[in-house]
Amino acid sequence: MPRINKTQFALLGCLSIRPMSAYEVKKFMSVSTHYFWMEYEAQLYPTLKKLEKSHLVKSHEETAEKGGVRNLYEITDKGLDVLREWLIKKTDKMAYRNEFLLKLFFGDQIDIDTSIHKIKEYQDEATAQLTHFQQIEKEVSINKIPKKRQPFILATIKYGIHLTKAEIAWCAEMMLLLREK
Amino acid sequence: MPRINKTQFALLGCLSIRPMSAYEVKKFMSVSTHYFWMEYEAQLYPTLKKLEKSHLVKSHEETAEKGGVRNLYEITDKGLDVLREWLIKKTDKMAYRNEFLLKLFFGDQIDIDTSIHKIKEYQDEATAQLTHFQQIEKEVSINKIPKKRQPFILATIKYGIHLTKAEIAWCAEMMLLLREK
DNA sequence: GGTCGCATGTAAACTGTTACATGATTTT
DNA sequence: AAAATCATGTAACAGTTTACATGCGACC
Repeated sequence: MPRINKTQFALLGCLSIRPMSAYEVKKFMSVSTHYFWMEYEAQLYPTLKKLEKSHLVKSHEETAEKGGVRNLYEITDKGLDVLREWLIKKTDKMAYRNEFLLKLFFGDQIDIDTSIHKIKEYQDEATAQLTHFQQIEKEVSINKIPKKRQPFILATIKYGIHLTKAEIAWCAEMMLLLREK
Repeated sequence: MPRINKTQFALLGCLSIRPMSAYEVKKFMSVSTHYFWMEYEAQLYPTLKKLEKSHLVKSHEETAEKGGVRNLYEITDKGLDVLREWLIKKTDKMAYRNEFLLKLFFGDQIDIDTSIHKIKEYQDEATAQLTHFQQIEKEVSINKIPKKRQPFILATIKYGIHLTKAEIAWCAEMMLLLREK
């Protein structure tokens, strides 16, 4: 089984919301899907061209707000079909890698206070991120986001909140566990 | 800043526990670090050779239990230094990708009952995984694992337990949220 | 005049992943 | 005799990531 490229689906998904240029997709992702999905420009531009060749998107040039021209991409009916097919299909677990846990796993090689300190740092960062998520949650709940999309946006933010809270609690427990040694 | 290859550190870490062959490292990872770190054989063999060239590990041939010969790799003092340096260094957040969330984010493109059903499936899988983690937790608590390593092994398992419980709770909340629509 | 944001892209290097090849020994 | 396990590896490709090049218009 060959790997399938997910960048194309991420792109089709974004374009299903509204037509965007590559640059706009990048900006959109960096605010909306930043926590769970990011793409590099070096992937976006060629992938959009590939999608256009397969008639899943179409583009036309426009005069940009500033600067010269921009390529506005729009999803086609065929593109929507492909997107929906992917959305329905079962997602198989992606290989999850956590470098922080990998280091902790070999913690017997370093001073225990160093490990405890690293967990404290991790907890502080998680706490900051939680505050950030909760702020976004409030904004989404009162905003001008289309009602149809709102619960799905909220769901992804709530995922971040749940998981980050769990990380904070785990940090607290681990600091106790390592201290009592 | 160029990317640094983490496979080498994962390998050094494993070899800091005991000397192993590439094949053994692979097996060790698939039981011990499976949840948060995996490597492919096609990476392990060449990386071990690279590490040997840099004198971070050394190897000698042995007659294997079954089959012909095997290459047993051992970490050197220099290798331990490099490992510890990495262990102490601050870990910067790795790009986290969650395809399940990405699909959910575009949920307005498909039937809401399909989304709810997918969350239910996700919850069932998480529940099964939680049971699995809890079983391992019990085993680690009573086992013949060196006492020095035990809290670190436990920590990574407890991470899995905390995060998986959070996922299960999130699923329950999301099914309610989407149903009330 | 310099910096910032908009906008499009390429080159190069590296990593991750699948698939395959080979062969010995032990178990069924 | 076949299947499973031990064991080592390579080839080929797809995907990821960094770095760089270019140019316009607006703002300070």
